[in-house]
Amino acid sequence: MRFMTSLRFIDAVAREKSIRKAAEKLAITSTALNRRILQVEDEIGQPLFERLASGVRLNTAGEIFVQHIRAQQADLARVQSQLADLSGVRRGHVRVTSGSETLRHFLPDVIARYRAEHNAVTFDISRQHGEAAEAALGSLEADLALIFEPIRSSDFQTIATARQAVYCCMAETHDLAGLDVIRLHHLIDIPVIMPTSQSGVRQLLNVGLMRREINLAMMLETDSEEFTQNYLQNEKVVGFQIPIGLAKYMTEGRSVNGLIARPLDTQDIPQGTMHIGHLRGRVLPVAAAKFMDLIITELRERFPKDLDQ
Amino acid sequence: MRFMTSLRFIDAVAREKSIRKAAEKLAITSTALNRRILQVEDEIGQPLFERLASGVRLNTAGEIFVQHIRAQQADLARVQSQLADLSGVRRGHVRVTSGSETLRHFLPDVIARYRAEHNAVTFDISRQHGEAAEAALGSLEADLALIFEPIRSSDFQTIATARQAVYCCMAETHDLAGLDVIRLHHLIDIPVIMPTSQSGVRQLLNVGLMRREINLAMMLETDSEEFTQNYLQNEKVVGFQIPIGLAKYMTEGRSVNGLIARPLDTQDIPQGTMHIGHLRGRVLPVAAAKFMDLIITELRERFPKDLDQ
DNA sequence: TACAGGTGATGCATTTTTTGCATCATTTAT
DNA sequence: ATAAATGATGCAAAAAATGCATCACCTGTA
Repeated sequence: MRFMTSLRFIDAVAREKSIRKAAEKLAITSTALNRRILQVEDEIGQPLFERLASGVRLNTAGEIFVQHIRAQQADLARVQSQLADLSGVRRGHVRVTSGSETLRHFLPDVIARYRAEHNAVTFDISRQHGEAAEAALGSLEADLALIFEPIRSSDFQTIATARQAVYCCMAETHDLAGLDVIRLHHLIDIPVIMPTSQSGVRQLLNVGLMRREINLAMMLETDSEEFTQNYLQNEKVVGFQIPIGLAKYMTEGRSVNGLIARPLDTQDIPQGTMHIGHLRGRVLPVAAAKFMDLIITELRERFPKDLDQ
Repeated sequence: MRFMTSLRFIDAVAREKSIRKAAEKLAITSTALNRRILQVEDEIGQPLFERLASGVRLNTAGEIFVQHIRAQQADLARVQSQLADLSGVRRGHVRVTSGSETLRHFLPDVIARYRAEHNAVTFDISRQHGEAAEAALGSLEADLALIFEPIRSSDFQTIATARQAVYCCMAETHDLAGLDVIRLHHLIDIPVIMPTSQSGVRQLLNVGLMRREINLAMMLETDSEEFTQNYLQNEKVVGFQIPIGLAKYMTEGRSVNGLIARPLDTQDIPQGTMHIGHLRGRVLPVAAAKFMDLIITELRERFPKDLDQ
């Protein structure tokens, strides 16, 4: 897209905060890039960047203008996706941001299902917790977000929500594996792996622990689902997860890879909510909109009783 | 704005429906223009225009793309206006579309008042009736619309409304000039000038005439306020107008330029509504937004009891 | 305090892109 | 049939963008 070049360049400089660094990434010389920026600033009638010794930084005008550039890029992507759609093939690029819960099973499943039908669509998956995910929508770096628990910004437009209880995850040989429902007091003196405090699961746990005045034997804190799941196979410890983060059928009590999941009693730990949505006021590209539809379809199939639209 | 050139050109071709004609308007050769279009079509990956013997016409993809271009231009205008605003001077360009009612007194007054404070702002006033005005908002050819009576499109976002009764307008020597309020039956056998049927005033009149089963002696039909007002000074005929179209103080019974206005009884002719608004979902440029504020201020001063926001 | 290593800006030659002219192939109206 | 439109294309000239070398400036460090 030739007509986007200058704008793309400005966006790159804004991100790199340095003309030389941006030039390197864009595979042109800093001179050429510098001149393009000077030219646009000249046309706009005022500078967009402050020149510092260590590089450049957007000034107020620049902030406004770059916001326009990103909106413009997003809209162009939407248009291209729409054009591809009417020429038969569904092309496009979908950028999803999500907490770690969905990355292990849910998103891979949905994306595979989507690409089975539309293999010209590509994806960008970025793992970010709540606030950062909302920011990514705001700066148009992502089209969709899946956020477990609290939504801070009023710019987030929720399209669907799914209630999710917290489950304990452990080896099927674990002492607690025989219980159908686990109460918090069962966990006293049992070593547990906790998600980090940005995670929605952790926040729900904190609420319950606070209320019941229980301290768990936290042996390890991590933001890695993968580490947790793998570790559970090695030692008799308990991890926490929500249904969307579990392999299919695990919520029904079946064991998968030697692991088993048991729900925490909702009297102890309240259910949380998974929010699926996008930036308020945005018209999504066809590909992204259809992908969101599929996410909701998948959620409806997995959690028919807990989905709200 | 160099980076807008190709897009501007495509928009021009779409409007002219001919590359050669557009090239002439743009003051370049048809070759250059033709090549730019071919280049963009190549980048997009599909043609935007159908080639006819008589010129070109947008195809479906083109329609979508041109809509994007116009949205993009409108947003750029908003950004520029915002940038100018933060650099102190209020620059900008405001495009208003309105029925003829407001063109004689109201809009000239408001614009003069606005430009007294912000003389770097320029204006575009286009006279269009209801449906056409709404279309102009939709195609981003206008920022604001003042529409008297019915709003058809749900894309029109009303910001304020003012109730307006229909007045009879006549020479102060006219037989009916003595009446404080005019009933429809007073007008029987009196020659009248009617607005054309697209006009909101005419539609209100039609409703009343239909209900009372009265036929007026229509001597002339015109969409020109100017003609009507001038003609009333020459012959003892009656014209129709709403307060916003009248000179100040005429609604209080004073005569201006030998003309006088008397309200039609609202039992005969219902009051109409003047709508002020813009395209739903648009963020207006600063200049346009401020101008709309001033319109509403002026309306509040003139019709304190009849304004709704 | 001097200096090394970073930044963005600028003059000039080179390369790339855009433009204009002349012309072609078609289609439409006379 | 013919004249007058239309958009497309090869080729040379004009304009714009780029890269190189270098400048002026700031900042942290020895």
